[in-house]
Amino acid sequence: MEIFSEKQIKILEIAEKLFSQKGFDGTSIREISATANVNVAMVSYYFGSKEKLLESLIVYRTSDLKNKLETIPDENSTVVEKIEKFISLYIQRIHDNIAFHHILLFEISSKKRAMDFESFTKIKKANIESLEKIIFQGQSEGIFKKDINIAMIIPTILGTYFYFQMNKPFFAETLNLVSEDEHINYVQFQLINHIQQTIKSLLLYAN
Amino acid sequence: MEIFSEKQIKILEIAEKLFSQKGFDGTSIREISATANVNVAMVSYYFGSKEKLLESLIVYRTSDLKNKLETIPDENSTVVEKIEKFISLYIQRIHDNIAFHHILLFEISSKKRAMDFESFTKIKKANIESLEKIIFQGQSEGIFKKDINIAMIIPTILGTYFYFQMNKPFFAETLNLVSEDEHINYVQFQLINHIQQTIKSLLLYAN
DNA sequence: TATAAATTTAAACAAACGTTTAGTTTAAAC
DNA sequence: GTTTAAACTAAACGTTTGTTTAAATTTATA
Repeated sequence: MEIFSEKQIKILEIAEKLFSQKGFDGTSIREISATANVNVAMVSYYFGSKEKLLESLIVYRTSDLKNKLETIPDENSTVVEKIEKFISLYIQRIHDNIAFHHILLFEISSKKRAMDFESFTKIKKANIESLEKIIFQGQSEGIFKKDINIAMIIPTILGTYFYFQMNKPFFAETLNLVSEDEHINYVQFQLINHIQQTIKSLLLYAN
Repeated sequence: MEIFSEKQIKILEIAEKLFSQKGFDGTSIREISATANVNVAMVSYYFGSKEKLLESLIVYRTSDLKNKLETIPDENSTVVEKIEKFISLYIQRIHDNIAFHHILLFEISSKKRAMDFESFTKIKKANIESLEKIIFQGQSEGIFKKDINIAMIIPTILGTYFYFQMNKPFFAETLNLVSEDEHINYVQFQLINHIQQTIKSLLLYAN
């Protein structure tokens, strides 16, 4: 059963792009409808209101995420490989939905609207547990250090990535990333690798 | 010579708080003026427009930052101590101006307005150079590793901090940080320490 | 004290906002 | 082919927006 029709999805994805670029309050329904080539009234007709459009976007994207969860921990590989895979998968998954996560990050830190992020918090907590499992395994194997602030590892992983993304123009200049492709490549090969190295250094006894 | 009068500073600081909490587009001039107990017309009278108010805020806060720059590198201490001090000072400085930096981060990543961040980019580059100096010294002393992505160290330092800040409600729940004081204490003692440990692990050969 | 300048006010402005309405077109059901 | 519901449109709605105006008040100057 599909929840949203083609036209609704069109509106949702245009809205996502514009909300991400200009913020929720910086984007008007008229701009969304004009870009999506639909009548202004269609947004209210389909979603009820602008705020409910945002809520629908969260529903739309969260149902996406749920399916891809929990694929890492029970594999036949070393803890170090598991950590590496966790990081690359996690970052890649967010990178594929960067516009949505950009909106989310703003809304979570905003006091303008009281949105419901519970479905999203659940996913986040499941991911943290998934990571903790790996770390506990590494610790019990005597490979990982034990005086680690585990709660702050996700902030370091995602924070590094988001800071890079949010300062895109700055790093594009500093690192000479001219095209969008070069930017994507940098994330894929340099940034993910840096984060993996960072977390491994933090966890491993010697390196 | 003071650039801004008392009343102007009152407006600027109220605007900073509201912009940080609700975003620039989510905050109206009427809300700013009401909170600051001044007439709506005063914002236009003093600053010209809402957008120029934001520009004035950048000027106001940037002149603040300039004075506190470059105090770390040429001290009589070890490179490890220098790194530690750099991180704690850098984070603390941003933490003392978190509202402003929150606005800045949003504006930099936004395509709504074309603001001038040159004065701010200069400060950022100076800080990066300051950090690079320390790292180069550590490398030439044979203490620091040489296969490090230096450009991504600032993203890890600031990214970790900002991610923590932007997900304040989440971590308040997870870490049982009930009061504002507990939150500040966590930053001061746990978070800064985690970032120091992370960067030291990344740089040092053994730990 | 008189005059000029700066500050502050309430009211009004046009433009843009989210939303609703009333009517039309399209598609499905019988 | 008629009926009914859904999809869609253009226009209008009342509010809120940033900004301006013109008059009043305060402060500074001579």
